[in-house]
Amino acid sequence: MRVDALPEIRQLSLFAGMRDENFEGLMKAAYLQNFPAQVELIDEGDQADFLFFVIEGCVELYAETSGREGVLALVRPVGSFILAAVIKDAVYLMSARTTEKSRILMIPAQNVRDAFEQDDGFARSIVVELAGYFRAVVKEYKDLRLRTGVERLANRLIKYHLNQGENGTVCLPCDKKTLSSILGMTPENLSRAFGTLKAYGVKVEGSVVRLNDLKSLTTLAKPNPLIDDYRT
Amino acid sequence: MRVDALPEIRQLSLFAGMRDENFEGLMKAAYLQNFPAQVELIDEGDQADFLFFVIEGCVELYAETSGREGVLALVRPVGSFILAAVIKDAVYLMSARTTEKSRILMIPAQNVRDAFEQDDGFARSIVVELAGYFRAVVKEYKDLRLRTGVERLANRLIKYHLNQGENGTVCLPCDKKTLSSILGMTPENLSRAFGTLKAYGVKVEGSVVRLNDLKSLTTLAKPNPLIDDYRT
DNA sequence: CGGTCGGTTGAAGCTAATCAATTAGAGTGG
DNA sequence: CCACTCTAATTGATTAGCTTCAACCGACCG
Repeated sequence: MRVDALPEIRQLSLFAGMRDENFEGLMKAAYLQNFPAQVELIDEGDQADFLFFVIEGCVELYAETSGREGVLALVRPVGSFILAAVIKDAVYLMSARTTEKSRILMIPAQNVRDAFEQDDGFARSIVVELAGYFRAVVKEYKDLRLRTGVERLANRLIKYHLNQGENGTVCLPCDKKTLSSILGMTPENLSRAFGTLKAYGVKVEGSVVRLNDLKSLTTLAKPNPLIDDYRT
Repeated sequence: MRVDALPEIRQLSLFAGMRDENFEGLMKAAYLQNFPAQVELIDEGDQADFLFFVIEGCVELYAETSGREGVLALVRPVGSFILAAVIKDAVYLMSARTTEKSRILMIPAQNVRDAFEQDDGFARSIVVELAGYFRAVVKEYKDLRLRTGVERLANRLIKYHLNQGENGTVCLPCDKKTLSSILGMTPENLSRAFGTLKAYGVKVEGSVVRLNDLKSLTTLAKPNPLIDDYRT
């Protein structure tokens, strides 16, 4: 691939500390591909062959065991995934599929590891990146462990509301089936949870949600920066 | 502290790539302290002031929100905790308390960050360490999300059995109250889960558990290396 | 028009938490 | 050594939370 094909990649914090020549080397080895929706990009258990970036579209990370499946995260532009497996030269712990037509950048894992060995700035950027990932999963874990389904939904709505400009409405980032899985519940349960939140001023209109009584919703949700704030 | 006071620390993979003079600098700044049981070492939400190591004893990492509490992990010698918060110069996401009389090594966070900036080998060791932590939490998350309480217990017993030499018995690493919280259930529920596992050859004798029918227990548990194997 | 799919609703059942009571064990002091 | 106490652990009854199965609705599409 050409080095300057994707200037937004070079801007990522992951590559902030990397020397130009090493970045160029990575990009030359990389593949940029378009995928339709619902394509399996990786299968948990497979050896980590590539580091992935979502340039356009959306990718869903999920896992399954003995018949049960759960979505762990959605990755949107410009986000990476599977960095830890690539660094450890291990198998993927999560599967990934596109949820919509997507443009994906793939860097061969060995090139990433070589760059990690050779480029001190890159190594430091990876530290910060992984520390952030780690803390994000810890928060997800706490969310799932310490809250009921209704509370998780309420807090998620408040979080989206903050990220979307606090104008009283929220646009859901995906269909409700996917949202339910992200929140660790069934679609039926999400539907009922929205029903419960009616009493707290939550009005669902398709993929738009109105928050007409943020105060009472917040009282119910008890948002906690150590779980909900992406910055901490 | 004297540099050679704790040779086992220098052996840790976290310091494997570190230059001697930098390690000495860290150790000189470090504190080694003895604590009785049930001492709060850190409080979630506080700024990360130290990187911690358990030299002797045991530390419990836990979190709470709106009245509910859950143990996330036990740390035993020689293990570190709170590395991600130290590196990101952020607040702790988990609280920590000693569960028994313990000897704890504390390195001031700023010294760790300075060493991270100055020592390339240390930076790379941190990458590997954090990647391992990240994958460990992802596995915990999957365990909690995709399995019932009985399944989590069954798989945990099988894991302990493997780690303890596969001789048909398992020694529980902590009291049952703590174990229940690690497994994400109440003590009552753990007790009932053990009751359920009787039918699969599991016999509880205090803190020792006999696995008399590993085959049927395994059939029930359906262990998955992508959740249960600490190596992958 | 029938078909599929996302979403909702209802009923039933399961898993787990809660509350309450009891038992078992470890340690203490007489 | 025995009663006493404190806590861990268990057991039973009840309730809450969530899943499952089934039916249904409405939108979109061939």
